[in-house]
Amino acid sequence: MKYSLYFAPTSKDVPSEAEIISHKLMIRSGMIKQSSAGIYSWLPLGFNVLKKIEHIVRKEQEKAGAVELLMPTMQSADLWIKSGRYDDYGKEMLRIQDRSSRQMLYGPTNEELITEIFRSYINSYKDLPKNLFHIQWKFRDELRPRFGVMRGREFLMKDNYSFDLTFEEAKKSYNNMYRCYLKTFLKLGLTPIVLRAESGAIGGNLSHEFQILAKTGESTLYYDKELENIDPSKANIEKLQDYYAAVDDQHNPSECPINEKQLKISKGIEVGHIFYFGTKYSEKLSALVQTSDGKNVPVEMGSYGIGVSRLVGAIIEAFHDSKGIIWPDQVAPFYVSILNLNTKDLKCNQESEKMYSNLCNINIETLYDDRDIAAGSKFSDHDLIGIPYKIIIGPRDIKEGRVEIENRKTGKKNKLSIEEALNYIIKKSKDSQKL
RNA sequence: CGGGGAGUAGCGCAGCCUGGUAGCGCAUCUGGUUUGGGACCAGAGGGUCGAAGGUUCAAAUCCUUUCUCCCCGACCA
Repeated sequence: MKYSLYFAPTSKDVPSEAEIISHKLMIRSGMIKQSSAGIYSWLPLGFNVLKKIEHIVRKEQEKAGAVELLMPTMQSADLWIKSGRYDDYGKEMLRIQDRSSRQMLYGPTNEELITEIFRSYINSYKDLPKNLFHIQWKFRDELRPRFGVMRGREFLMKDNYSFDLTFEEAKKSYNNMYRCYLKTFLKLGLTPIVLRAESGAIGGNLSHEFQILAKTGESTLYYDKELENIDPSKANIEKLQDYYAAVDDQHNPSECPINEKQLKISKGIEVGHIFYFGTKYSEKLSALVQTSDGKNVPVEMGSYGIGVSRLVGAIIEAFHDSKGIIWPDQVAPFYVSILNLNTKDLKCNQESEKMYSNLCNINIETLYDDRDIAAGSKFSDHDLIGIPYKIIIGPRDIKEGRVEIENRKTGKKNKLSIEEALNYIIKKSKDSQKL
C-alpha cells in the first residue's frame, strides 16, 4: 500500500478524553474514531489489526474442532423470556421495538440463540459432541464504558458453545477450550495467566478467566511464575489448573500455597472467559438429546468468550514504548515500511518503487511511504503505527547502493545492500510465519 | 447509578469572575526554500461559542432547563 493512497490519519495531539495509553495510541495512529460513548468506527489501520486478530482466533478455534457460523446481532426477546434472562440481564441489554411493536434486543451474548439452533436440528447422542462458534458484534450498555475499545459498549467477541451428553464429556470440551485459549493468546504474542472465576450472569459452576500480562493492566495478578512458561500443546490441563493464580482481592498472603520465590506479581488484562454451565439453558429451552437407552436428556453446555476488539487495546497495552505501538509480527497491520526519505530524488524514487514491487510480488504486506513530507515525520509516523521493520531509503546511502533496515522493537539499524535488505525481510517474514 | 469535571475553528486551550470587535498554538490551504528523526519564510481560509429559553440597548460571558463527553467508584469480553 502506498501511504499517499492510504487513510491513516495520524496526529501528534490526542483528544483530552483518552486516558490510557492504548486508547491514546489508537487515536493518534488513526486506528479508531469514537462515534459515541463506547462505540467506535474502525479506520483502515485499526480494522486491519482487528481482522488479523480475528483470523488467529478463528484458526485456533478451527484447530480445536469448533465450527463457525454466524448468528444475528438483533434477537427477538422471546427466547430470552423463556430462559428467564430477559428480566435478569437488566439495563445492560439494549431493548428495541420493531415496527410492529415486537420486543427485540441487540444481543449481548448468544446462549439462547445457539441453544435454539441446536435444539432445532440435533436430537441424538450420536450427533454429539458439537462445538459451534461465531465472531460477531455484541452490545452491552455498560454503566460506564471506558478505556477506548477495551471496554466499549459495542464490541467484537468470539463466542463458542459446546454441547455434550454427559458431564465428563462436557468437561473434556471445557478443557479442550482451555487449551485452545492458551494457544490462541500465545499465538498473538501474549502471555496468558488463567484464574478461577465466578461465573456471574452466565451461570454455572466451572469457570476460568484468561488474563494477559501488560504492565499497564487493570488487575493485579499473583501467580506461580511457572505459568509464564507453559506449553499448552504438551501440558496436562487438569494439572495446569492446580497452579496458583489469583487477582489481588482473592489473594491472601497468609494462605498462599506457594513460596515467595515462586510467586510472581504482575498486572493483567482480562481477554477471555470460559464457563461450564451444564443444563441451565438446555432445560429451559428444551434442548434435549436422546441417549442410547432411549431417554431424552438436556444437553450439557459450556460457553467460551474472547474479546476480539478488546485484544487490540490489550496488545497495545502489552507492547508499546514512548514512540508508539510495537506490534507483534502476527498482528501488525503491515509487516514492513519503506521510507522514501526524499521523494524529489530520482534514485530514491526508483529504488523505493522497485523495493515496493518486489515485496508486493512475494505477498509481504508493505506500507510504502511515498509522501512528500519531511523525513522526520515519516520516522515518527511509522514508529507510532508500530510496523515491525522499516526499510529506509535515503539519498545519502542509496548513492552507494545501500539502504538501512530498522527493527521497531529493538531500534537496531543495519546498513545493507538493496538485495541483502530484501532477503533479510523475506527471511524474517518466513521466520515469523512459523510462530 | 453515586461523586467530580468539561463542552469556544479539525485537535489542544485562553477569554467568562467584572456583559460591548471571538483569540492563541498545532493542523489545513497557496507560493517559495527544504527533506537521515515530527522543517523554515511569507500569505490565506476556517466559528450559528453544545442546544433551547430567559434577563439586558447589548450575552461565549449572567439566570433556568436540557443534551453530550470525560474522570473516580460498584459491574463486565
